[in-house]
Amino acid sequence: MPELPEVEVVKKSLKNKIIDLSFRKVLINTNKLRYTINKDLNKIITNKKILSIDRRSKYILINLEKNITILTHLGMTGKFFLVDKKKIHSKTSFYYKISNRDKKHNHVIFFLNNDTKLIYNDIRKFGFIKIISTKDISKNKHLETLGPEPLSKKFNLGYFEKKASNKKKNLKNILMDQSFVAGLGNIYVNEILHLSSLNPYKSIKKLDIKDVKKIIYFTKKILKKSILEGGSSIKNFNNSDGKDGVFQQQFKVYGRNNKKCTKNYCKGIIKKSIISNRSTFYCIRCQK
DNA sequence: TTCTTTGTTCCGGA
DNA sequence: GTCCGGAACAAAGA
Repeated sequence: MPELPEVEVVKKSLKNKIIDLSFRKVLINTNKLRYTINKDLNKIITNKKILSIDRRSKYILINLEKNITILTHLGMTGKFFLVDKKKIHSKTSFYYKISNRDKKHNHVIFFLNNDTKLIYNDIRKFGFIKIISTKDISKNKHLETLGPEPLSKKFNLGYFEKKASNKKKNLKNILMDQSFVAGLGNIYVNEILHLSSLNPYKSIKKLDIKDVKKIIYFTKKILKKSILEGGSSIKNFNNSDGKDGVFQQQFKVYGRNNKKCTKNYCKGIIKKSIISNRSTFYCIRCQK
């Protein structure tokens, strides 16, 4: 599923391809996503130019002329495909196949004014597309409660101590808390705690400064690394037209139930448990 | 049939 | 009153 690095890569890819273009029309095949799509979407964005594209947490914001912003979230299985009509030469061509992949889940098709179309495909329909007013972004209910971006300077030792030290939560839950730090999903929280050699059940109150420094360091490190790898995997794919933004990652702990710990010096076993309804993987030996 | 996934909301207990 | 964790919900596929 798309995690923060994938969303960042999708944002960058869209930025390179669709800025300064305008929408010619929008076709809604299915309006029942996480939220019902505004039935006037076509009317609202047709002939509007795309000015800029931002990411906040795992949300993508496409800012248009006239104070219009498309706020979108990919949920679990959302993807954007950018399909260039000029490159589809035959039904056996790569671009044709891409544009017809999982076609029944192509819920929204945005036609752009350069003969390309941006397809929103979402198997599980947990994502959404909303229209909001650009000037009200900071007041939006999805965005206003979010904590700092994990890659920003605001997410630092001082912030962690100030915001978390009086809480009773365990480590896993505080890192999953979107109002504490925005955009870390289940997979990355598992990976960060493994890299930090810290147990997901450990109470925040029992952390020392060294632990907190490790968490912050590894959070930034793994996100940056994944963004770079995602960027290069798209590059190696030789186009961003068909790339769905979800790239195969090498996870060190997530999904490795009953397998050996991936750290060279550790011969522990990775165990799976459930914390707040989310699958949690950790090494019973090195994560203390 | 059951399990999985995310973000959000609701609820009961501390 | 507030904080916390667990349950439920949406959809579809394995």
